[in-house]
Amino acid sequence: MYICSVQRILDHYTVQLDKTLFVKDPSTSEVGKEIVRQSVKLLAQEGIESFNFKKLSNAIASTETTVYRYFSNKHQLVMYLSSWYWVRLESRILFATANIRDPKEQLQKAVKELSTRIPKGHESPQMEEDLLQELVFNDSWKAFDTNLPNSCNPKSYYLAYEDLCDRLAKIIHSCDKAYKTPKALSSALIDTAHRQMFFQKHLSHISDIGKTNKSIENLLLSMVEHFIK
Amino acid sequence: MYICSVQRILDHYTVQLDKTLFVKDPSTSEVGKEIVRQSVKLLAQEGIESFNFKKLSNAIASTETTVYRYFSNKHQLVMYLSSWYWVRLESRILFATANIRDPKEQLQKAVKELSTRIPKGHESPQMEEDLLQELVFNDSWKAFDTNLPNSCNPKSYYLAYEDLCDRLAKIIHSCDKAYKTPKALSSALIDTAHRQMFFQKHLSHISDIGKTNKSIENLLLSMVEHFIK
DNA sequence: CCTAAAGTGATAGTTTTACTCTCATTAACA
DNA sequence: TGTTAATGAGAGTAAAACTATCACTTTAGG
Repeated sequence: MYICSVQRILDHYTVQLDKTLFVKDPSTSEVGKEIVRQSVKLLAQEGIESFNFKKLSNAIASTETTVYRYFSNKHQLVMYLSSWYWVRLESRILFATANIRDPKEQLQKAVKELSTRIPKGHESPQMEEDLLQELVFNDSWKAFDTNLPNSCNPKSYYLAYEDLCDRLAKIIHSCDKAYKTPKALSSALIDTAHRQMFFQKHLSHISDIGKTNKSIENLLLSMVEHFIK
Repeated sequence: MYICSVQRILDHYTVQLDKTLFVKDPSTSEVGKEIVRQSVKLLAQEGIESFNFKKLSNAIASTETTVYRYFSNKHQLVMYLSSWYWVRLESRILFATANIRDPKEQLQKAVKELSTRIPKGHESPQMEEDLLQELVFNDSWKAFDTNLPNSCNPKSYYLAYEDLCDRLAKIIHSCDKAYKTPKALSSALIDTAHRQMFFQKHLSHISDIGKTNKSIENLLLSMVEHFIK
């Protein structure tokens, strides 16, 4: 599988995220890594609402105190995890479009990546990525509190997401240099892909998309039809 | 203003929502109406995270007990309010497309409605609708808990949203009978519109959309270009 | 006009979550 | 060997979420 070979290469790197996304970088210790790994599992299982640091500290056979040393609250933890996901997704797109000259083909490849559901049980050394993806579908938007003071809830929370948008936007721009809002269209593509995956799982009756990734891919393609034909 | 004349007509009707969206229908009593009115205000001001029933009961000069008689928790309340919003939006689209034969023109009108920001201070007898819209942008997705048992968090929570999608989907279908997933595209349009409004307000640097509604409208139009040209 | 029923308000109390503080223990390293 | 950093254990606080009880008021029906 294509996704696997990309994965194996990426596994050699540690994803480095903005300092505002944690108190103490979890990638620098064993407990930290265990916190990340287990929180993905728990969050994907029971959702952000019923998840708490008590359950998490049980899962890692440690205490709340320890968890609080890495993340100041569960919102920050979820923002950390989603950022991690956006970085990964960007990498996947980067690989998928590498060495391809035609921007139209690049866009098609990127769209394919966006609509790819990470296969069950797919693990990286850091965490179970399919569960992370699930978590992003369900809860990533819930963690962003617009009414916190800017110091606690900074723009950096969205840095990784923005990078991803930029990457896509560049491709769209090379397809059509006259198009005015490639970044906005990029986030529309990303959000649509993820939201349809959410619908597929939890509210299938709300959408006429089937169970396959292909139909999501087709939806995205119809949104960028103008650029690729 | 167009929106005003539609508004005045709609004001004569009470929006009737599904029974699962409340414990006791707030539209049947004065306190209930006050709960709705003040909760929109508070929620738009401080967001779902710092909002609670204690603050709300203060605002309506009553007690928590009373609030709990109408809504079992703040999630249910937010779902009620957002459903109210989706119903209103659907009505606006319905009016905007009434008596128009050409489906392409209908789609254009609908897209225009989707990208309309309700003007400041715009009030209906029930609540300040501009604040409600703000609340939907910021918090509506946070209230849906995927991990609650189906009995507490039923599909009916999404009924109004689904009706709206259906309405749009019908228009898209009449533009292109061969198009496979009009419902999915509809929700993509709705979500994109609202998300870009959110970005405009809270994370303007993340998008290349300007401050005007026109640019959101153009984004949506580019997403349905195939159908209207 | 009286009474029953329904709706509301005041008060108090429970449970859970989120988060903090302190201190003892261990590991690491110089 | 002594110092420092990281962790673990435990207790404790504050607020939020929710429940229960009872008394008061309004209103609809007879």
